[in-house]
Amino acid sequence: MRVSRLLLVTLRDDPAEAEIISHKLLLRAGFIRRVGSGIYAYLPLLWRVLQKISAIVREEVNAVGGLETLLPQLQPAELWERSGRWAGYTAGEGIMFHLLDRQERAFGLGPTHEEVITTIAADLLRSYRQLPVCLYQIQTKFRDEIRPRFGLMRGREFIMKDAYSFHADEEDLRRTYQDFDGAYRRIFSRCGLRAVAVEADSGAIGGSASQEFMVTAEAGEDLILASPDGRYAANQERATSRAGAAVPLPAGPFRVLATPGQSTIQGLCSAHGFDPSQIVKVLLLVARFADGPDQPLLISLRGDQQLNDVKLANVLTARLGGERGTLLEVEPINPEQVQRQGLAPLPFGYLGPQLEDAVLAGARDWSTHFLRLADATAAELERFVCGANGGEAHRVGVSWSDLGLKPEALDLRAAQPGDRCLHDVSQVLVASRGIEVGHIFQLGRKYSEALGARFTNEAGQEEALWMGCYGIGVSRLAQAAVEQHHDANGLIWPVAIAPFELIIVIANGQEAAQVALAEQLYGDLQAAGVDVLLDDRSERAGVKFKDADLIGIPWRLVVGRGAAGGTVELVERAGGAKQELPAAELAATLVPLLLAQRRGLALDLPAQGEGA
RNA sequence: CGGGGCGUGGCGCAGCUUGGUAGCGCGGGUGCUUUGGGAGCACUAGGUCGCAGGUUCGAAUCCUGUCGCCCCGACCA
Repeated sequence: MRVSRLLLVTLRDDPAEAEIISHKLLLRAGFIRRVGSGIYAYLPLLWRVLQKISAIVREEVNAVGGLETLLPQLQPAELWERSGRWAGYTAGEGIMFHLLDRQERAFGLGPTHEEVITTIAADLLRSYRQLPVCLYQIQTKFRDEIRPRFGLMRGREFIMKDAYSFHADEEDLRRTYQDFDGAYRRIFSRCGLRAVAVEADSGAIGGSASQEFMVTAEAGEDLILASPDGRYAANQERATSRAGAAVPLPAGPFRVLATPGQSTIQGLCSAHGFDPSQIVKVLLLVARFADGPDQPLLISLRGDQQLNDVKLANVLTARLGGERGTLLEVEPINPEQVQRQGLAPLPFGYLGPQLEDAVLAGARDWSTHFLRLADATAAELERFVCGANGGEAHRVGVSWSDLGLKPEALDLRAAQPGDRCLHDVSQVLVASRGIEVGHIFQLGRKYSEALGARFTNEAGQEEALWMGCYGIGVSRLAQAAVEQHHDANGLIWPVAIAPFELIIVIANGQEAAQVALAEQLYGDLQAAGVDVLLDDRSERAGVKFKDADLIGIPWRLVVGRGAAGGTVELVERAGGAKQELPAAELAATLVPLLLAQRRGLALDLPAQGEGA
């Protein structure tokens, strides 16, 4: 390709719309253009990158038995009603774009494809003899994100590879899940990305085990907690840890302590010398479900701990999802809401776990009983300080039995960096940030049961299929690569996913010898299978160098002053190392380097096999 | 949705407080010079100041409404 024909439009200034470096660079270097919030055009340079990533993904997914398909994006609401996800995905803060057709039939624009694929599987799969089967597609997904962000990182329309596997039993599912784990590690390393696998929450997709693949980068939206020994890594929303020991409350009789104006843990501690770990704090929240009344929650946590709302949502779904359907939302209760329910004001700031259900009597649309949950750190306290539920006072030295409560110990707390690990107390969790580029799930039979995807097993009996699903954010991965590979001058694409591997810069387009040699090398390198770009524009050399750096082509060949004598200059974008060499030796020098670089990073895990 | 900010030639911005009919840099076009790290000079084209109302002799500027975008929080590949 010739740059003169590439519609290369680069920007000198950072566009005002971009915040993080990868987004700025993709815009400046002419890879993307914004069309609307969270909606981007993939320009020719980026499209080449996306195709290279897709090709790597295809090879690796095919290698573990995937069959490529293309599924519809326009999906009948009925499918989603059958899986029970229509409400959760469209109502409240649902993320599915949905619409009515001329007959008033409802449709969703596919944010994911479990429903469609499971329906197809139900139709096609009848016998264990057909199993296992794994289908995948590389497809545009639509999600009405609450807040689109950072260019391709969180778009409302984006490209995803999603694969779905079907099995006769759970062990077979586990095998494929493991295969995908390996395939994903190979994919990211072949793309030249440093990625880590972490334990994850399975969120709205559901299912049991799930693992995320994070590209490590400061701009990442996820917090990863990992042990330095490499044996444990998890997304913070899922991470478990050992909380520090509580400071025992000094012995003394039970008393009620006047604490006017001390409605925060901090205020209480600094006024009376308590340690936060001696206090049981109470959070009042309300959970909204698809069916039934809103459920007030009374959550007890040790004063020094933070609530992990993902863990809470999982507990709520497990407890109440059966009867009340999808959990739509959990939000803190504030005084205005209490008033709107027609209830007397609650003693916010002085709440204790013994707050009686009577305070909810007569609520307009709330259930009149609290769902009471306690984190283990709170439940395990022998004696503690808690709110007296009125009178601007706290109780000091109470026990759960004093309060007439027997809290069940749940894990509701957020693990924090610095916490000790469960698997080894000598290990301390360390935080880093990551961009989630892949997520693999063992779905189990959630969708197959809901959608009636059954097969006949070896014993001649019908049973639901076991399923797994496996996603990679292809367009997000492209931007994550930029986040990980750039410098002050622009992008630095890993060779394996670079839009072009090498750019030939004609230093002076008016020197016939330079043009002739460049044209000859351009032809030679194309013939040698190199993805080569020729900058034949009538620009000054400086402009071409700046653009070559900005768009991040990994190798640059300068045909300049030495052209008459048959020498050229080869420059590696990363690091900037230069070498002068005779043009005749170029292919022999470059091609072996490219062959090695096309394989991406070396894999850390030898067990996962070879990267190319 | 809550909080913060911004909409002015293609891009980045100034002008707005204190109303008087729009300016700078980059980019585009033409010509000459230059030619290994975003060249110089000259000429030139290009703007319903997001949109709609209002106040005023007069509105980019003041008021009201509205739309869009960006950032912080809930969502996820």
